[in-house]
Amino acid sequence: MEARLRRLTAPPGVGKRAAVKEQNRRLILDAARRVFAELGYGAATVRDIIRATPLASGTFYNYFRSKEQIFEALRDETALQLRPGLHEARLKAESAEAFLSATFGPCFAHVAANHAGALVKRPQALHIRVDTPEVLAGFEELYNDVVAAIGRGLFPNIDAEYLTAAIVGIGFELAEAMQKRETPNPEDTTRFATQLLLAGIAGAACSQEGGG
Amino acid sequence: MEARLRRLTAPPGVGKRAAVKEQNRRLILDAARRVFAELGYGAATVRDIIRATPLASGTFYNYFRSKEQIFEALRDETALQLRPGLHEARLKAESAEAFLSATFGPCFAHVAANHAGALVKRPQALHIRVDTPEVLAGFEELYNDVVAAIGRGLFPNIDAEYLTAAIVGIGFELAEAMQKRETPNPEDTTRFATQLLLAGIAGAACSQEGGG
Amino acid sequence: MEARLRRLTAPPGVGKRAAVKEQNRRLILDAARRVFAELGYGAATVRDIIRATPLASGTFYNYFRSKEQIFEALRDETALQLRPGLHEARLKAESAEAFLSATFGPCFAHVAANHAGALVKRPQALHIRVDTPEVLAGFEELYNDVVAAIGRGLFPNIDAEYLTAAIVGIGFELAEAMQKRETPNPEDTTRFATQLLLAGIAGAACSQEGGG
Amino acid sequence: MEARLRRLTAPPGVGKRAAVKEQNRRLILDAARRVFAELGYGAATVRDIIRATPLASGTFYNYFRSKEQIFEALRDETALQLRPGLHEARLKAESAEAFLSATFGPCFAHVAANHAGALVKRPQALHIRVDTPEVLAGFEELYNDVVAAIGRGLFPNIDAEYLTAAIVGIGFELAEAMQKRETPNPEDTTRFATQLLLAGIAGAACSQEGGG
DNA sequence: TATGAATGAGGTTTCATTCAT
DNA sequence: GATGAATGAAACCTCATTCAT
Repeated sequence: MEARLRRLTAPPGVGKRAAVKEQNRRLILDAARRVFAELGYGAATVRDIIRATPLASGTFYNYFRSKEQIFEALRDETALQLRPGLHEARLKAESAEAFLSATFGPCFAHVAANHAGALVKRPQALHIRVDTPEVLAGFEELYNDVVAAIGRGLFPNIDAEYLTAAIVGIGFELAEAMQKRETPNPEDTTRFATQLLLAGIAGAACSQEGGG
Repeated sequence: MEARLRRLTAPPGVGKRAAVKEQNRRLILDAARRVFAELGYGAATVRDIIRATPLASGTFYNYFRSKEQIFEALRDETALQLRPGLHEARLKAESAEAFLSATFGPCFAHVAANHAGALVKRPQALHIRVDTPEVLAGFEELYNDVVAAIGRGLFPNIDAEYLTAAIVGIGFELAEAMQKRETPNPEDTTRFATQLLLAGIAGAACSQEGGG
Repeated sequence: MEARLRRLTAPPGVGKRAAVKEQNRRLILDAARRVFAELGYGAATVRDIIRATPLASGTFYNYFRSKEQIFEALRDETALQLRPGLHEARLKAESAEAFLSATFGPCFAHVAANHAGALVKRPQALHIRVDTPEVLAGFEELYNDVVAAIGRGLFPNIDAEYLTAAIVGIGFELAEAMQKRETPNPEDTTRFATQLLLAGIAGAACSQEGGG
Repeated sequence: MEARLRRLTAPPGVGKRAAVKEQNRRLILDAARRVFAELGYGAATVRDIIRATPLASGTFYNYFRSKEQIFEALRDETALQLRPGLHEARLKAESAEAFLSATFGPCFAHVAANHAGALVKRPQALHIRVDTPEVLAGFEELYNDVVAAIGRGLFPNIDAEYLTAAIVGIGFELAEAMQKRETPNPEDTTRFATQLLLAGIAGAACSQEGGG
């Protein structure tokens, strides 16, 4: 009786029901992250995602409207985790080096933490590249921050679109290269990427010598 | 009599039949290239490819066994076009700059020539990234050439895997950024990428000022 | 509370869902039996089977993996219905006549009951013969029982393989002939087959005179 | 010049052209017989048949209109080989035994001669039974001959349809059983079938003892 | 007439999504 | 809300047949 009353009066988001709901949402999101990472968005199926949870197929649709929507939810979630920090750190950056390492550092750390052991298993080729939600998050924001940094004199008057593209490309590809190593080291990878963009090959080489 | 015999035993690759066959193979390959570029490998279907040709559905299977196989055919074809030249030019390179621009130049030129107007049209996100066959071709070879270049003293003692990843990442992402521009300019893009890797942000900025 | 738990954890095979499932399985199996009987195994398609039910195409694959597998399911099902009885009756048989009529009787009765109105409709020829699951079931067992019957002195020292073949051949062909009649009469057919094998043409003729 | 004249004036069915045509027809028919025997009518494809010849796919249709039609052609061809002899011998038969052995003998001999080594290779089951053209040939005629034989007093007043069915069933099944033996012996098989139908099990047993 | 590529209907199967329980 | 079977559109692929050479 008390239980029924509580159920009827408790605010949403509180109580056992809500806890189970949140837990299921988590189960599905985590499964989706793993599946997308392994198969890529195109090849992944909703069935693959459900099979990676203890839930039933229909349950998926109580939480997400479609494969596309869960992909967006993952992206948004990652964005929520990473973007505020990234943006803030880049705003505060007082040097190009700070800007870059504030960008690469959290991203590589996140990849290392969330994709441990997610060995890419795709039929067609070793290096097929599919954007994970992680990378998509904050792509636009990065561009705006780059523009702002140029305005603040952090960067010289460089092509912002191209620099953004270069940062994204290096970030994505180094993340993958890092993951292939036995003991992925986000700090080293961050240092490499930062120095490479900062001072070119010579600088990166120096950094490696100093850092390793 | 000789004529009749020749008609009956004409070697493959000669005659109108062979020409039509070669043309159809081209139609399908080109359609596949467009479709993969637009939808990504995972989302693309064989039907999409056929529908992008004037041919009938069954005809696809006279030429290729599956989506995977046509993907490999595309990759091999691109490899045949690009790789020998890339490899040779990198071997001949007497400076890091030469090495890099010999790598980026032909790739950007090829993308610009073959993907004109291939507007990315993907449902889930703007920037979903799928390796096109172009990028896959010669990825390994690039790594080997980088190692050799380090041996020859062209590059300092840098992490070859990471440098390769950076080159690939920048190449891929800049190619996409270039394609989004109204008048893609492979030369400018090559200069940007080369200078960026060569001398870091400062160098790239200078190059841009000089080039633009 | 108990009721709710039961609903959530109801054992399979109980409840409306399970009943519908069983009913659909029946629908598909019965349709398959009709289709195989009409078209033969080779010409029958999974689509033919689905079209002979009110169900949707995909539903077939919730129950059976392929045409081959549903064929085996049918065969097994028939085997379960017929074989135990056939085997037991043949074991108990104290005369060749009892052995034979215990073999033909249930088979003809089963065919008459299950294939009523299954008009053979095959494109290539009237009499194309395809083993229905019914006939396959217990073919081996019949051979073993024949060997045992010879051992028990029920039959003279006859070629068991050939006798088995003759029993099967007569059974199969008479079943078809019986079905073509307006009012299939399994008892008469059983008597005919039994007498024919027992005493040859003369005996069969007598039996017919007595029976008709 | 002479050749051209001959070609223009030679009656059809004479000359090199006609010879090649006849040879191709033979190639296709023989291939079809093998393929139907191995895969059954339903599973066999025209492609299977062509692949079993050195000819091209289109050529098939210069000789036969369809899979169905070549099946009929095979049946008719067999009929032409077997039926006249069968019919005549049955007409001349002055005893039931003569009638039966004139029926079984040529059939078993034909099967043994034409299906040597055609090991049945069908996916679904060992004993799937598909009418080969051989068996279809003369099915109707047999019935008529049985009716006539009853009229002539060769057989007692037996159910002609059922007796025909029994003869066909035994013939078909024994042919298959015979083929499974290491050294198929049409004579022995004929004797078995004849005696079985003539005098029942006891008679067949005696015959075997005497014959083996 | 022989060839063999093109055709497209139709087969098998998967899968996102719905819906009765 | 959870379940999991049903749905049917649409994917992949085969194959009998046609037709230009």
